[in-house]
Formats: sequence, C-alpha cells, structure tokens
Amino acid sequence: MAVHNADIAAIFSEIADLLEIENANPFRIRAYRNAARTVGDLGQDVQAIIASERGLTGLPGIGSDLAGKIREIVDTGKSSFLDGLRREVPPAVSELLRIPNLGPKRVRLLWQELGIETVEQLHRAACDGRIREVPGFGEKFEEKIRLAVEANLGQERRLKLAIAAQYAEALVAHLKGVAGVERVEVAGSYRRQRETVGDLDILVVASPRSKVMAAFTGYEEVAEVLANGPTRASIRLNSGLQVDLRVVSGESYGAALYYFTGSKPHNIAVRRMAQGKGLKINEYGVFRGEQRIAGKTEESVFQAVGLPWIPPELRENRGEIAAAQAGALPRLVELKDLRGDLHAHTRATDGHDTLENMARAAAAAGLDYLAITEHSRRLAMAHGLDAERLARQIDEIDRLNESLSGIRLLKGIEVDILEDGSLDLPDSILARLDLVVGAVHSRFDLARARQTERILKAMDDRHFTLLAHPSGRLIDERAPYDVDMARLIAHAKSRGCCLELNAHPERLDLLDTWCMAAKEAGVLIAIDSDAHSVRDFANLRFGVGQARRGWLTAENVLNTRPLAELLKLLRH
DNA sequence: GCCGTTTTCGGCCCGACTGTTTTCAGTCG
Repeated sequence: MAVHNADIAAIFSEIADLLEIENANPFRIRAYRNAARTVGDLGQDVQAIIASERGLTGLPGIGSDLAGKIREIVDTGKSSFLDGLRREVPPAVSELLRIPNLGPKRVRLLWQELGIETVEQLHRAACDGRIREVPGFGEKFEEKIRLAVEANLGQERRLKLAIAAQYAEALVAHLKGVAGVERVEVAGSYRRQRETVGDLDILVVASPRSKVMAAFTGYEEVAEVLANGPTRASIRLNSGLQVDLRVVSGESYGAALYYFTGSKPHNIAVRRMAQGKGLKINEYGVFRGEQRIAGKTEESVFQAVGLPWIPPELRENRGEIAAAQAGALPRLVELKDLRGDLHAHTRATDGHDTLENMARAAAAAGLDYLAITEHSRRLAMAHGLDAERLARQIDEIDRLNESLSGIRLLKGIEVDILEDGSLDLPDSILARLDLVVGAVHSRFDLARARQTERILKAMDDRHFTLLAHPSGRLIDERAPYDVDMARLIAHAKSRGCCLELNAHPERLDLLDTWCMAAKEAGVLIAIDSDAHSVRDFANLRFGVGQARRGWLTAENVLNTRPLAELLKLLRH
C-alpha cells in the first residue's frame, strides 16, 4: 500500500477543517494547512524525505509533532488523531465550510443548534425557515444560504488558465474603456500563472472611483453582484466565475498589486519579515508608524524590506524569499526565449492543418524550427502512422525544407510506449528521425511499479529523445497515472533524455513542482505546444507560465537552443 | 503547532464588506 503526498495533504486539510469547527487555536489550524500545502507541493515522495539526512523536520513548518503524524500516515495509511476528531465532529459537517459565507463559527452553530450535518439538511432547514431562528442569523442570511445550495456553489470550481484568460481579457478591455480609468491589471493566481484559477482579482486606478465601480457591477455578463462597497466589489459572471475588483490610488498601486497577487503564504512570510524591521505592509503601502515609505510600485515594496523584485510566478513561499535574500533568484524563461517547438501534428494524423501551413504558422509565431511528431500506428483512432507512412512523411519534410525559408521542420514521431515498455515502431524507421518523442496513451491503470518500469524501459531505447506529457493527466478530467516521477527524472538524467512540459491548456504536464525537481537533477525540459492546428502555437505562453512557476531558466529549457546547437544535442 | 539577529515562551498578517447589531463578529481574500 503506497501512501502518496496527496493523501497526507488531504488528511492534514481535513484535520484543519475539523479543528476549525472545534474552534481550536487558529495558528494551530494554520500549521496543519501549511503542512498540507508543503507536503502536497513536494517535488519528491515523502518517503524519500524520511530517508534523507535532514528528514521531515528539515521541511519548513514541519516540527516534531507533524513529522510524527506524517510517519504514522506513511506506516499505517491513516491518522489516529484525525480518527479521534471524526468521532467528535461528524466528518460531513466540514463539507458545509465550502458554502460561501459559512465559516467555522456558523457551521458549528448550525450543527449544535439545529443538528445540521449535511448540505441536504442545511437546505431543508433553510426552506423551513428554521435557520432565521438561530441567534446571529436572519432572513437575508437564510435566503443566501438556500440560494447558494441550490446554485451548487459549494463545489469548488476552478477554470483552466486559458479559459479564465478569455474572460479576463474581455473584462479588462471593458474596464479600460471607462472614462477616468488609468490602469487595469489582473492580479491573483491569474498573474501568478497558476494552471487553474478560482476567481479573478482585478486592480484599477481611476478617478472618480464611482464610474468604474458602476461599469464593473453593470458589466453585461454579470449574473449576480455579491458585494459592492466604495473601493471593492465582487460579481459572479454568467459563466460562474467570481471576479473581485479593487480600486486604489496611484500612490498605493504597487502595494495593492503586490498584495492582491499573493500568494497568501508568500504575503504572510514577507509581512512577517517587514514586521521584524518595524514595518507594516498592507494594500496601501509600506508603513513605518504612520508614515508611508513605499507603495507606488511593486519594486518599492520589495525594496523597503530589503528584497529584489520577485516574479509573480515564484510567489508561493517555496523558497523564493530566501533565494531573493541570497541574490539567487533565477532569471526565468520567457516566451521570446523559445526558438522552436518539438511536438506538433498535421492532417496526416489527428491535426487539422497541412505540413506547410503548420510550418508557416510556427514561423509566424517567431519560431526557428518545428518538429513534426505524429502519432504512431497503435493510436488507430488518431490515424497513427506506420513505418511506411512515416517514411513518406520523412521524404515530404525533406522536400519541403528545401523550399521553406525562416523555419526548419524536424522529423519526429510521438511514438506510443506500449504496455511492455517497447516502442510502437521498428528501430529502422526511428533511426531516420531527428527526434523520438515517447508517450503513454494506453493502460493508464497500471500499478505504480509496472507503469514506472514501462516508461524506464522506453527511455532505454537508444532513439528515445523526450517523454511527452509525463504524467498523463488532463486537468480536472483525468488523474495522472501512478508513476514514480522521481525515478523517471533520475533515469532521464542518466540516459541523457528530456521531459516535456506540454503547453496544451488541458494538460500543462509536467507539474511545476516536478519541473523544479528536473531542474535540480539537471534534466532539460522541452516546452511544447502539442499543436493540432495553426492556432495552437498561441498556447506556448501557458507552458512558459508553468515553466516559470517551476523556476526554469532559458538554460533549463531544451528548445531555447538555436537550431545548430539543438541538432548537436539530439545527435549526442 | 511552529519557531527564534526580539525569543525555547509568547508570539504568530491585515483590511473590506455584510448582516445583525446598537458597536461588532464572521467571513473572505
């Protein structure tokens, strides 16, 4: 029985929820939440940490108590502390916390006064008018709760970044058109380029404030106005996406941008630093006593606490503050650093466009080279290539390269890694290619050991260049297959092959934390579009965002290399 | 529950908005 980091994180989150309902010390609760996040974000299995020299207590926020609880979970698969809590508070009660405006105090009150343990019981009580009878509640609250349950708002709904970008860009354009608006910027997890976004936080400088507030709450896609104060308003769009708007003065813009970009753990850590220097940071600026000493720009906020500006993608309290203090922040990869793309399809398989049009679109996207990597024969539903069809495409690419200028097509394949770890095409045809991209498209259900061995064996093939979408996950749709990613990374290092960061908005696979681990191990990452049409090169920006969250520099990314250097690397 | 160029004990980030109040608690970000 393998216990994964995510299992431990889930247990700690539930402990935090139940402790919250028990009205425990808030800092103790935060300790569990922080630990859940720390373990969930680890770039290696917790077992490896236990075995390492520094051990669990070497992790930030993990002391001897939590280390003991982690070891218990690893050894037994469960936590006796959580089991005890579940006997005190019915576990379903914590589900009520997901409903907007219901926090631990109100949930506890409803549970104790009315015996409400489930969302269904909550809804019935709201319909029966029993909630308004509880002290501290009223008719308006009861109605809010009833509507929230009926609208299914308890479910956390996060949008994929690329989808959120469509809503965000339209709304920003709308706000920029309002008279008196000087600046508009989307902060929050959107600015940090997280792979999914729970809501949008928009920051505005405008005078007068009232016009832009009215334009915001009156936006044509508004389903509901959730809050509406003089400087702050929240709406829910028809799409279900919540958007918060904050209007600030130009003097406070940097402080507000910094504040609303987050992440929360990052902000908390920096504010603590500021406190140590006798400073206070809030969304209006950095203050010494009553006096504002910074806040107009983000740089000034960082400077006030003795730090260089930290890129938003790094602000997760995962070591960026220490790196900034040491002057060791990475110079993150940028979209313009990409010289090529190593994963794309054409009409020959499941793509929509011709070889030539894909080549021209890649050139228009600023790329110098593009690898054509069709599916192989096993993927019949994608009309995968057999050796003969691939041979014809190789010839076609050779011919096309003679007439193309400004872009070079590379000959490749996205070859299926079969269940036994062999590749889906014969060695003789793979030998004719510039690169071989290996991918798992079947048997996602293999047990961890077999799945890992399967991919390790594929990497051993002498033609193997890089592993496509290494975890196989589709965001919110398909869980990653169970594989020992740390071993894949170590093996890639010893074999001299690479991992892909697939930039398709539904994949964004490799995860940021594994990017960090790959970088640490010295394994190069290829940021690929996996384009199936000429429009898909636009997705590279999301891959770059994910890479930046993984601390990658241009140096860590294979396809930042100029063509000549890349070809040398591929022929190694 | 964690943590230490304030500290091994006593701290632990900060403010806006809402609803139910009659000065504020709860929730949220």
